[in-house]
Amino acid sequence: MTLKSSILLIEDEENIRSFIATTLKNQGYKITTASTGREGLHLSASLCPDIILLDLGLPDLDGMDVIRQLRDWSSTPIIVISARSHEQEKAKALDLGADDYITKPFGTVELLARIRTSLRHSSQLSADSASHTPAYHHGNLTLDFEKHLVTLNGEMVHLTQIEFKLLGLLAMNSGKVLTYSYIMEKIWGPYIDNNNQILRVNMANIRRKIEENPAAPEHVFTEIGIGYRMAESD
Amino acid sequence: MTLKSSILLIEDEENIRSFIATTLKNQGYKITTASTGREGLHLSASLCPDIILLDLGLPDLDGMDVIRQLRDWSSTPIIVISARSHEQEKAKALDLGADDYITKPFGTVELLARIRTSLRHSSQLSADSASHTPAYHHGNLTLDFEKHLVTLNGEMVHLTQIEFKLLGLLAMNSGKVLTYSYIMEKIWGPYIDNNNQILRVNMANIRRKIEENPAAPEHVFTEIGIGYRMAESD
DNA sequence: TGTAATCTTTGCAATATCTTAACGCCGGAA
DNA sequence: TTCCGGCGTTAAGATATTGCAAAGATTACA
Repeated sequence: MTLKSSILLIEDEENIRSFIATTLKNQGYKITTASTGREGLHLSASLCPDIILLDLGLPDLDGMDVIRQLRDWSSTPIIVISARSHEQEKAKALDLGADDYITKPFGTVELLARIRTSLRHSSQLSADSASHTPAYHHGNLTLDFEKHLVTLNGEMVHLTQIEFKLLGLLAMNSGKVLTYSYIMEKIWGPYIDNNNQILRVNMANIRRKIEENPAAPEHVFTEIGIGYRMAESD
Repeated sequence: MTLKSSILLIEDEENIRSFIATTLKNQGYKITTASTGREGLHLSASLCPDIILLDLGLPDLDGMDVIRQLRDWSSTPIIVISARSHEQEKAKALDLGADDYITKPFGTVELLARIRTSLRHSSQLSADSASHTPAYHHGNLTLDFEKHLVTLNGEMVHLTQIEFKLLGLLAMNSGKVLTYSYIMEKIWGPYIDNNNQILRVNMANIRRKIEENPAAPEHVFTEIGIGYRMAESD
């Protein structure tokens, strides 16, 4: 990026406009400002900026309309600026085609980060590293995901389907607390009521099978009020 | 950070103003001064300083109003300067969004330390949004937000739900004073009465669990009349 | 269709946590 | 010095959460 990106700022409040303009100029961006929606739309067309910063609270046009009109013909990234008191606008603005959202008050660091992110947005693809875990070991307990097998002191332990799913979920996230609601959704799906009885019963059954003393578990711990945590695999 | 940070000093007393300005210039900071609240607000917008030092006793505007107006649109760190005779102002200023306070008379060492802390704190916000903070470390204490786990000398420490929330809140804002009222609202919600009894009890319980000597804490400090401050993560 | 295994629900006891209240300590002010 | 306000500490009752056994419902399979 040898040439600095150009930015169009559409903002009616004097203080904020000058604050942002100065910040961005100091960073070497080429910046143009507009204080009304109409002016902003006009400048968008004539300048073709690399990115548009848009305050939703404009005097002449509704910010949502500005987004809609821009999106009719342009796909320039739009970062919306809005007051904290209007949080619900966020979803609507994003639905209309805004790319990001920043809430007043904000710091320069945050603003710059949003701009950089939007500018390089296209390049990044999340590379999912699906390195799969073959087994869990802890003390006398072994869990083989592939073979669907659990052993205690070398001897096979029989778990029911749900019990294996549950223990497996915990083992795959060993060391981390999984909340009751997360576990419930993963095992019983999103439509189950949030009554944990069934989870507690299954855990009691699992503990009876894998813990020497279920009252003082060595493998699966309860985090009261939160969920369960399995000892980290070694 | 090759460029030195810029600081805006809003202070009406000539002597103090020149003293601070000289001190900071010698440290290589780029410093601008304002002698009234209005001038300060105006310069904040046009200069975009990295940090603002604000004396609460200004001739034209109430210091609290200055904070309030700045916080409408900016989250630049504000360090409040206050006279010892107005102790109760400090908590109010912090609640309105100031980041730290310093009491007159103060030494240059203390001032510089506060400035460095605030600068570090604001630059961490950017790191947070990109790569989230997984852990807090300080001495023998570790707090892993993702795993919901606290260790002391490598051994797991059991905290209750409220205790973890409270310690986590302080850890995420380590180095910064959090007022009692702020903490109360964050943990117990806005409808709790402003009786800090319950907060004190919880803090005592936490200290019993994580401090070698709860009477001389190493991790969480009391700022009498204001709130608590946790040692900065290293 | 019958049987055994599994899954889910129910009710209660055991335990952990939260909250309130009372008291002691310390440092600053009178 | 004594008084007083703010904070830390402890203990105990109230509340919430969890473990467990056992009964009922469902499923799988011969």
